[in-house]
Amino acid sequence: MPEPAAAPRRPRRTDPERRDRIIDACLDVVVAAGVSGTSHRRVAEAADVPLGSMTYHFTGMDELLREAFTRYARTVSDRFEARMAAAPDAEAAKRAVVDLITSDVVTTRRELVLTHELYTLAARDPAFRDITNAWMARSRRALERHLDPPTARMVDALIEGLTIHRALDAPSELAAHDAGLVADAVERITTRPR
Amino acid sequence: MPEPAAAPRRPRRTDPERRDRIIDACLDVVVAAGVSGTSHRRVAEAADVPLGSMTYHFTGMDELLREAFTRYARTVSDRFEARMAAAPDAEAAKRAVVDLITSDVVTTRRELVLTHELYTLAARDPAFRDITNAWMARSRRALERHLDPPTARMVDALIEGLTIHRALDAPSELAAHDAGLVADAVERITTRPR
Amino acid sequence: MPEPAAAPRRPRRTDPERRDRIIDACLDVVVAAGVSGTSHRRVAEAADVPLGSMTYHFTGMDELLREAFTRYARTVSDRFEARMAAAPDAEAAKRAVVDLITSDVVTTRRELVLTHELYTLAARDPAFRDITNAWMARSRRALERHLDPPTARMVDALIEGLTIHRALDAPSELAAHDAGLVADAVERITTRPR
Amino acid sequence: MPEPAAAPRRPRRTDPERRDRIIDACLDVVVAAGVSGTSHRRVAEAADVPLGSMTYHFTGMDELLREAFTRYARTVSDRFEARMAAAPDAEAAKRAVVDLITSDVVTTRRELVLTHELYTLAARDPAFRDITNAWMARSRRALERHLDPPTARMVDALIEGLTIHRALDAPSELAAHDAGLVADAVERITTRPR
DNA sequence: AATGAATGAGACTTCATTCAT
DNA sequence: AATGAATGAAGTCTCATTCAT
Repeated sequence: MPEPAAAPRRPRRTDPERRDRIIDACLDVVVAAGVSGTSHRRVAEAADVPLGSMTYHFTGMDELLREAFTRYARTVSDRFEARMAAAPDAEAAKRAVVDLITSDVVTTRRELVLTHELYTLAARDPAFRDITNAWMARSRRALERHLDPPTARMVDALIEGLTIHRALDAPSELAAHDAGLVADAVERITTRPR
Repeated sequence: MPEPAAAPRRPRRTDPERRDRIIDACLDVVVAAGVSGTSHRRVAEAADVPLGSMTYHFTGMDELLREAFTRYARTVSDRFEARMAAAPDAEAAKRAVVDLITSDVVTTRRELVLTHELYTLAARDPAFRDITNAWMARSRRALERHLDPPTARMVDALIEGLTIHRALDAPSELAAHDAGLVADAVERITTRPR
Repeated sequence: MPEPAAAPRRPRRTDPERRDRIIDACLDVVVAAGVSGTSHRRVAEAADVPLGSMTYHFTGMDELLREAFTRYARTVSDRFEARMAAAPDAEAAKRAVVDLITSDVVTTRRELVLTHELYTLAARDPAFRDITNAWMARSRRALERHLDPPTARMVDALIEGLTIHRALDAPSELAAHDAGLVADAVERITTRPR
Repeated sequence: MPEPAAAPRRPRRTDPERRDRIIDACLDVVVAAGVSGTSHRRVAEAADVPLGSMTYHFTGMDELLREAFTRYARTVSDRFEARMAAAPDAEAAKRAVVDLITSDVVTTRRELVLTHELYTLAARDPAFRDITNAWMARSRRALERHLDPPTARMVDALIEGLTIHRALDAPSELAAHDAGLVADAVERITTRPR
């Protein structure tokens, strides 16, 4: 007489993409619950991986978060770089910047949350500041395809500020949400006063 | 018959400032350990208050954090408003803005950490977004003493972006850290192109 | 319709002897499983106390073990002191010593195990060495009721050695297990050679 | 087509002394962390051996510990035997015993810890008691080169007791630490009263 | 009104062991 | 013959919250 439907015993030995899967799951959990609510347990569950796998693949939450945010920063950075590379000249680049801010690509809840979680970690921990450093450096380099270095820096900062205020300020008739205002701001910051 | 030399029993009954003390202690703990590391226990210890007091005075961590960040935002906002009020004209206001960004007042580790912790909460939770909304509205109103509304918005965003990049970008020879660059950026953003 | 036999909800609030109970249970667990096998879980179960109680009452396993062995050492020490106090003169004291070693009081599995676990901890950790120091000091003082100090020390050491060999050496016809041999040894160690 | 500059892959195949190395590493770990803190992982690391080797070479921790302590007991036993064999007569043997106790050879932290860890295991587990049995038997046999069997037993026990008290008692002016006291004790225990 | 005691849930980690290679 | 990958069990500890006082 066979045992009554023995538990389906997950086989799943040697799963080479497991590490990757965990990192992705980690970002999902951070979006859903915040770094503060991100635990080995929750990530393991999201990645459909046994709890013990967590500390087998990563030294601890810190390493996991570091890898996760490194991947996130690279993804966003890649997209920005591609966008700038696609612009034929400075005017096109400026239009792309305006578009980036006003289209809701950057303002996805996901991006919003992940970016700020990363900044919060970076504000406290130099290891995460390395990530933001690299990210910002790439942004500037991308802008420098079309703009002189000081202007590139200014534009980069303006993007940052407008994006944040677009997300964390209340909407109003004359808002950072207004495409016209964003375009004007970009125009001004890229114009050297006589 | 007297009690046998009873230990001097902490009196501290009826301590009207206890709630306040807890709120301040909460901010200290957030700076030291992050929202993620902020627990009733730690705050109670920092405020030198019994653990039971926590849930007596506050519904839970959420309420406590909300009050703490409300207080924090108001403090920073007050300072900014005073600064703007003190400026006699637009030129002075612009100089004050530059000074604010380049002097390290806003870039204290404490302010840096608290601001980003707040933004992170706001990115996820509308209750905290109310706090950032109010903060940003006050900033704009303060700037509107000297600048037209759209320009005020732009300047406000620029301050945000420059401050963040000043803190989270790597320092370099041509940096957001450079006072000249900051002054130029403010000059540009406040200048309407012909 | 009443809920079906709701779980019997242990009430047991405010249990003043709980700490004591835990300490006793800890000794039981050490006897059964060794310090190495002594965990919060097992002690909690043995004391019929929720797991969370463990770290509420004790900083950690170390504090618990320290208190447990302090209690154990005191218990054994009390018994020895009483024994010595009961002896009217040196001859009686010597007989009592022989009796102590050869009767199996000290050689209970429980005492054997606890004593060596304590010695092992003391060999590594000064905090536990304080416990053995105090224990041995009391033993000597008790022996000094009837013997001069150097002799007291010698007897104390002899008791130690005979007890251990009685327990950890193989039994044989001419053993430390032999009451005659023990008596002779005590006689010799207390006799100053001409 | 050659592999692209493959990293120099540790060779270390067929390593005949690996078992030995593990056993030695095990003793080191026990000294450093106690039996309680000795894990496959830690021993593997100390021996610079892959974790999988542990359970390949040994059934489990128990077997490993048994082999490790067997080796340890033999080492100490060898030394004692050599010492006794070197003594030309009973008087020399007695001097050697005194020297052994008072010189700090036996009281090394390493020996102290290992001996007590072994005794603790032996107090609970017959398999380890076999090791202490053999050890003590060899000690007695070595002493019987110069002393009659009962005296040999007594001296053996005295060595044990004095060594322990030397290590675990607090030092004082009239201590087991005193060479004179040790010499007197040995003299007494080897002297048959009239 | 206020708090010390208590607790169940869940955090991170370490572990011995299994197994595919 | 040997080992890296994997995992479930169990370890210690922290936590928010409840409750009797």
